[in-house]
Amino acid sequence: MQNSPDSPPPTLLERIRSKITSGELEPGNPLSEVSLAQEFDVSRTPIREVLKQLQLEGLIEIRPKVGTFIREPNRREIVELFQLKEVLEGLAAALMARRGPCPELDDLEEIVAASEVSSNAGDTDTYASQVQDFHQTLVDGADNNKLVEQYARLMNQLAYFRLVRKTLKHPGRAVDSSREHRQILTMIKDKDPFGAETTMRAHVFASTQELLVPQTRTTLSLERDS
Amino acid sequence: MQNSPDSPPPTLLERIRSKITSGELEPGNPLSEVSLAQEFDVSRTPIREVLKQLQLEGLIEIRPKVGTFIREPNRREIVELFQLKEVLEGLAAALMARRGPCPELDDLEEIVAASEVSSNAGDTDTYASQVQDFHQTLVDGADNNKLVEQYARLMNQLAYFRLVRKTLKHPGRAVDSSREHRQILTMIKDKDPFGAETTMRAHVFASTQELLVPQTRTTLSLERDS
DNA sequence: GACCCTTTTGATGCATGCAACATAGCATCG
DNA sequence: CGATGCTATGTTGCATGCATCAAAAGGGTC
Repeated sequence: MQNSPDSPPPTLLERIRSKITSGELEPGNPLSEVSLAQEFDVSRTPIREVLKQLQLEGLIEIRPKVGTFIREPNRREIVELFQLKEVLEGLAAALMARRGPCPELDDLEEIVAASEVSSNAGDTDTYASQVQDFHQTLVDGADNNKLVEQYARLMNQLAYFRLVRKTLKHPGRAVDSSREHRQILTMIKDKDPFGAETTMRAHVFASTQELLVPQTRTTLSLERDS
Repeated sequence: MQNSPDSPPPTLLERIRSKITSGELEPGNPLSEVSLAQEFDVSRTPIREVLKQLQLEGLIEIRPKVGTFIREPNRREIVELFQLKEVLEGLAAALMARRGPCPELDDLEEIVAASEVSSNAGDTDTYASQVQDFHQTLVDGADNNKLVEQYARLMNQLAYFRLVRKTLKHPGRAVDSSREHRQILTMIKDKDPFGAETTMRAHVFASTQELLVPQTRTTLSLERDS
């Protein structure tokens, strides 16, 4: 959905990154340069460049002279990333409200309408992907490329795919979430940046709570990290 | 000031990056791999890895088979980055207010007190560095490592050094700025996250305006930006 | 004199080989 | 039997050489 206009051949970086973010590789799994080189039929050199960049993105950890491992963010990092997610998406909502009519606004309208159907029908799988679309479209609609980049990096680090599946299992959460989406959309259309930002942040915060609570009892215990 | 506790030998990445962010190299200047390799007495391979990462950070542009060039953000990108700066520093202020007493809070107190002196004395050079300290200390004090990382990347992209020198030339801006710093510090100590965030964002926005307005006509002509 | 084609040059892109090091397994010794 | 040192192996770190390609320089023609 995000590369519908043009799909240039995916970069080696993107291909390897998607192997990680898609969950194809388990966290902690070692990533050998030679095996990756063989798999993608290239030399070790371009593989190394990619791995260095993925380390910079926080997806993997290169232990010198030992090996490369898929990194799993600990609980503290997840909380930190969600704090960032909250303000970034809040900024996106505010910017979009200030911007006024744009193609992404129409897309949002469609997504919200469709997600209301699926959430009421209890189709959580469909709704989950529509949630992704909603947030991504909103960020795109902010018309701020640097925001888009930072947001993409953040979502990659979260390996968001791995988390969302859990968050919507809660009965009633999908319906609440859908209602919040509708509120945000209305405020954007009303050109209310402050309201849109505030509501968006509350929405992200609520979703975060839903996502973090079931894993441990205490919400933000920030236990020992590293 | 940022590596007072421990200064491990700066990595190649940091050394090359600082060559760019320090202004030692002009934007548009070509960066040859071989010349860098000779300068740092290493092979082209590690240089290439560093350049790839700097490209990911947005500092340079690698035109395949042509060369590597220092990238200057155009006006639109600068605006985008400052929008991000606003919400990130706002978040930092809010988190610090929620956090309560911490070493960074004491540091802030000292910085603000010292900067009030220099701003009233009209010592803009000293005040400029204290402004840097204020913002950096605030971000550090938020106790969110991911925020620190994103903020560092953002400031690198802005090549902030190159901009700040201009912003404080405006008569009276330093005094206003100093007063805003004091307000923010008070709200943090009062544990008022919302007030601290709001004031911080207003402060960043005001500084941004000061910085962007005067250079409209001459500095950034916004030539074709590829 | 202007334009186009060819050549040359200089840069990156990648493959490969060797060196350095961390780790695990094993033999040896107390 | 446990601890310790040694060796084997697998990994990354880096240097170097060749292939590839883009852009500029040069020569020829109209």
